[in-house]
Amino acid sequence: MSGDAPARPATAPRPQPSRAEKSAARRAAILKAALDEFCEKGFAATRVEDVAARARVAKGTIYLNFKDKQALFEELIRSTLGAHIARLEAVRIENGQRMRDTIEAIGLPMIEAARTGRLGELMRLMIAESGRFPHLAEFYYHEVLARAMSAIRRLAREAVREGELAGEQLERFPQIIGAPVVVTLLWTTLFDKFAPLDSRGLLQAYLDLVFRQDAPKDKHPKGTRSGSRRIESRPSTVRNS
Amino acid sequence: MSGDAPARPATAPRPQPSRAEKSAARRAAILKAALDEFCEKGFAATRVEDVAARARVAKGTIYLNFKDKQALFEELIRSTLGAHIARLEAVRIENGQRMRDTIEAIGLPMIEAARTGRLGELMRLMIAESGRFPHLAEFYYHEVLARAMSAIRRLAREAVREGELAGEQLERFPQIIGAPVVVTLLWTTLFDKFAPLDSRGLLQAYLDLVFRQDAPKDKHPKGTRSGSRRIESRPSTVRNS
DNA sequence: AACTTTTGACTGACTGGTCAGCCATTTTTC
DNA sequence: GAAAAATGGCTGACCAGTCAGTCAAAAGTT
Repeated sequence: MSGDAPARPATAPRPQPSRAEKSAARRAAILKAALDEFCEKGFAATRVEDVAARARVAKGTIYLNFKDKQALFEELIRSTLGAHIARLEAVRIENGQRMRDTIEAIGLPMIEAARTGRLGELMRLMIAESGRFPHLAEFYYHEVLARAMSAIRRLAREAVREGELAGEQLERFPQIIGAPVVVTLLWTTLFDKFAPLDSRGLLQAYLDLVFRQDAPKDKHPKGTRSGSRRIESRPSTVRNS
Repeated sequence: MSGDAPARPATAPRPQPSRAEKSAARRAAILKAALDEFCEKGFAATRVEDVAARARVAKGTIYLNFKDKQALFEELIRSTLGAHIARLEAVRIENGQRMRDTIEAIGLPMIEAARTGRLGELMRLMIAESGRFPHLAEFYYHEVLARAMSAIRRLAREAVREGELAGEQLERFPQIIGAPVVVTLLWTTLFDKFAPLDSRGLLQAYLDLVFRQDAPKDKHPKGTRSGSRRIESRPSTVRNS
């Protein structure tokens, strides 16, 4: 990381990829190929040879980068999840923003990622294989779920204080917030072919239901500075299909 | 099935199981063993020999009853789901009962079945393998989900009319009702070991949230005969843990 | 700079083991 | 004792992981 390659022409972007560069690129290619293959066939039914072929690499090369098939799989999950965790943590939870909007800002991209990317299938993979890799489930719980749960708890507590929420249900069971996203992700990957689902419609409907603006009960109407944008009253009515 | 065994002593309950009886018993034993094995290891990693051993049967016997491993698997899913469908359809949907109670009557046993039985794992199996057996997903959709969805739709329409529900969200997206159960089932099988979840508490909290008895709006107070038991006001408040 | 030596990433044929499905033989049933 | 059912050893395919050999890039030499 000191001075790059010794004498790079600087005009041509990548004239001679150094050995290290090529190696890193290969490793990435292998992980990408592994993601595709494992998603398609699951752990047991995936052949290391096929991963190699898809990565345009010889089988042996995989064993230079990963101890064995299982290590490849776990590394794959870890790195892919890592990317998603990073994305999630980049979502700024603005103080004073309505909880509903925050949830939407997190949920909609995930729903989208299930259609365009591999998020849904990754989730399916986790569910499918966590029986055989229990510490992956534990890793997932600690790195993702536990954090998400406590973040939701915090949001819910705030929302109750601000009058956006009525009961303490979400604080006690933050899982409830994740439920529609999980179900949508699963539906998309499993049944969408023959029973398409309007995912974002579902999420909207769900949030309309949970964040019903009932008697706003306006506990402390002291011009809460945090409630600056309490306006933005989206219609929130449901047009029937 | 005509006249039982020719001369049964009538005192001993099962002195000579007929050939057909024994055969059926074996088939059942194989399916039971297959359920256990497939749930534990998934389709690809399960060995037919192990299923045979667990069923106290020789490997060849399995091939007398099922064309091959895949047929065994599909038959297993079909028959096990069949049992669950039967259980579900036995739930009488009483006219005039509150939707909340109906949902509870269906959801609680399912949650229980995830802990005591193999419902959660069966679901995991479906999710895991439906990639490789797409027509199983389709079967599941048509035999279970489509029916459930339309039943929920019907309930929701009724509930809106009776004033139990405010919006039409559940009618448009019946999946929303299934979401907490699905998530609970998954959580139970994946994370319960190191992050136990109060499943029924979650379901209660969820229903409290969705069926909030807001302004009862009492559209037609014409002494609705269907609302006979509109009393039964459970506290529905949440004691904080 | 040209030429030589060293390094280690990469390859793919090979091995040892596993397992689905078959079928010749044995056991059970009637 | 004939027919049906059950058995379990066998086979051929398949595949994870290995390793001796190759070669391009890096380091060293003149």
